[in-house]
Amino acid sequence: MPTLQDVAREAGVSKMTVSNVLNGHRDRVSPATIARVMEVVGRLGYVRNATARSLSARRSNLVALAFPGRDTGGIEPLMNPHDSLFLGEVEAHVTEAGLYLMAHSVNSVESTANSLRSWNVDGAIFLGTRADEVAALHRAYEAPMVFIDNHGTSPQISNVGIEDRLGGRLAGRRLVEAGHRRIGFVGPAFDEPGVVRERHAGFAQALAEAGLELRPEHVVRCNASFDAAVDAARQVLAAPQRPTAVFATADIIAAGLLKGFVRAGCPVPDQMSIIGFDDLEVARHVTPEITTLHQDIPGKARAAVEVLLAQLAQWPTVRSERRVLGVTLIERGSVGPPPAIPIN
Amino acid sequence: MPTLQDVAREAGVSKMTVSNVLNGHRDRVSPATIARVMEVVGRLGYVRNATARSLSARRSNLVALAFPGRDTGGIEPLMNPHDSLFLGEVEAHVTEAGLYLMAHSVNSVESTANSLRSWNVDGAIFLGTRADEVAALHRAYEAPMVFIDNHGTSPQISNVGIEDRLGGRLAGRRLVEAGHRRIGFVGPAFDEPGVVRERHAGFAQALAEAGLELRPEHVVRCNASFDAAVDAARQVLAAPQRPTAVFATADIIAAGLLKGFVRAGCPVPDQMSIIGFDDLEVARHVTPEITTLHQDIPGKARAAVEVLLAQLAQWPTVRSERRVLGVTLIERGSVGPPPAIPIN
DNA sequence: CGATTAAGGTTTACCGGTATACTCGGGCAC
DNA sequence: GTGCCCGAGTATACCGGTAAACCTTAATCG
Repeated sequence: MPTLQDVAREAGVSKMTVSNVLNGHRDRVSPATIARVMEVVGRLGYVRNATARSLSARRSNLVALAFPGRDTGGIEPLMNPHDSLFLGEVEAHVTEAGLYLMAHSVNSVESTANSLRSWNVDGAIFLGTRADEVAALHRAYEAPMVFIDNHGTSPQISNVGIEDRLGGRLAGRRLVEAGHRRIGFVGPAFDEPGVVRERHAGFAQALAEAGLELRPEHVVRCNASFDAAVDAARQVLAAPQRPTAVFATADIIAAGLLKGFVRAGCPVPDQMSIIGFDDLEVARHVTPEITTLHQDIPGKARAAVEVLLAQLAQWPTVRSERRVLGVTLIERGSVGPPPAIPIN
Repeated sequence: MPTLQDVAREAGVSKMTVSNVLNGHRDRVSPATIARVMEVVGRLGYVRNATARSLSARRSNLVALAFPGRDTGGIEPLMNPHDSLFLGEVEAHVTEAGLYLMAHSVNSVESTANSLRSWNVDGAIFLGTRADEVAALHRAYEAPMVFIDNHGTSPQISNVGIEDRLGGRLAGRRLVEAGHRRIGFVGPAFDEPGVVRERHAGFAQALAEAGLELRPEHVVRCNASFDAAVDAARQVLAAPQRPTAVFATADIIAAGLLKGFVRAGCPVPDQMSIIGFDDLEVARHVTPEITTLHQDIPGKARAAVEVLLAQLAQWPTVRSERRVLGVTLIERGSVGPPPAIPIN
């Protein structure tokens, strides 16, 4: 592998001149020299050594994308379409900006911070971080960081997310407008701040605005997994004065519920309406297709990288930014009017 | 950030001694010194600088996972569940081995090789690489490489894949045994060597073994996309002497076909049987659930990392390894007997 | 017309580690 | 007693870059 030195020798200049040419410090080198150096670079197939650059320049051009690891979530990392799509988009934009992407699962704040430090990572994007970890991570390593979909974290911490609360509200309103009076909620726990809490809050608000109450027995807890949702469907159906419609906090849950309901002899949308969230592919795979709240995941990825790049440019002036992307209701086939004769 | 030097000073030893302790060269340091150094390391919160290590030791501890980029495939990178699940698994195993993972889309052999070189990457795993690129990449950068799901590449190139041909054969046989005589094939182009070609070959073989022929008009070309498959269903139904069953080379295609068939008033499995491949989640989302060939993606990821680590350990002795994982037929609900009265 | 400045480079000193060679004070065989 | 080896460290020379200061030469300016 040729080094800077080799190029310099071959071009009859000093290392620094080659370095300047390669770094685009054109004002320090004459056009003729630039041309000569570039010719040699091309001829020798010289490639800059990123690790040496990183060491010397105190800038690594590395960006980390961190996602929940096995130890934290329990589910396989990245298995969900949201995170993987997001990762792919981030990679594209990061590469476009001439940076490199390190993929890193977060199993503990400690180990993650050490990795970032070790590689002298320039910045990081965090997916699915718990509220308490956000602050700890932000404290543990001094570099631009952008968190995704966190709610209720310090305004000094950059965040990119969506209108979760509004989404929940639109979902609730849609079901109310379809004529439903007994409406259930299916989703993971929301005792901590987060997207689920927001979606739930918006949803409950919509019901309240319509003079309806969200009864505790109509709130079914269910992780974002298809199988769990299939099971949860039974619970929904078993509730006293069972709901005629449910809002699921994720499409994968909605899809599982759909299967569960149909399997239990409760057709959708005739006997039961479902509204999902995210607008992932699964929403269109099933029949009927699921009415859901669309969120722009590629847009979120783009925004995240934009915010990160902006912070990188200003660093170390920490000007945090919070971006919130809109959501839109996508009408499909899983919402109908309540059944004429309510069951049980 | 404390450096080696800081630790050395604080512990009253030389840099080298600290380095030796940290690298586990216990035979060169007395136990007492080891203890003292470790204490200081802990107290100062010292973290080794990976870039400096990489530069000096000529070993980066970096592994790249490369996947097709936008420019090559057209589809969003990593959007498919297979690749993202694979990536997540690889990350876990790589981390476990004390290495770091760089995620990299491949848009050109050139640029990819330059990235690998630039970071002095120790090894790489390649997903979805075209046959011609495999050789070029292997040539362009000297380091252990493992390719995933490539067929017909040089035996000197390590590869981890599955029994695609057998899978195709099992699929064909299953449909034959169900009594079908007119069986179609739906999948992407297979003029180049690759998984699709293998699956097709196995499938065609199964039909031949049953004395059946795979008629050209029963072969429908369709990319691995749900929407494309919904469309493809029409083509299948429009074929003269239309098939009573189809083999789709991917579950996502099978799911799309299912929707297309049902939408066209051709119920599955009553009027049409479908068999898929991969056993992704989507196969269980839809109704009826899709009978498919299961492949062990986490296992493939584990194998890939194992092979890579083995090569890393032997390097630069290039002993290539090819691993082929089994496939199993998963019976679900999308295959039935042919309709009593064949249509058209 | 001497002093300043600008253009175009070069020199030097690191960045934070690691490999290699070398030192040094015993213990041991002969 | 002496040559030799061994355990436990240290000194030195890089790895491949970059920042910052410095050095020429020629043009600019008061």
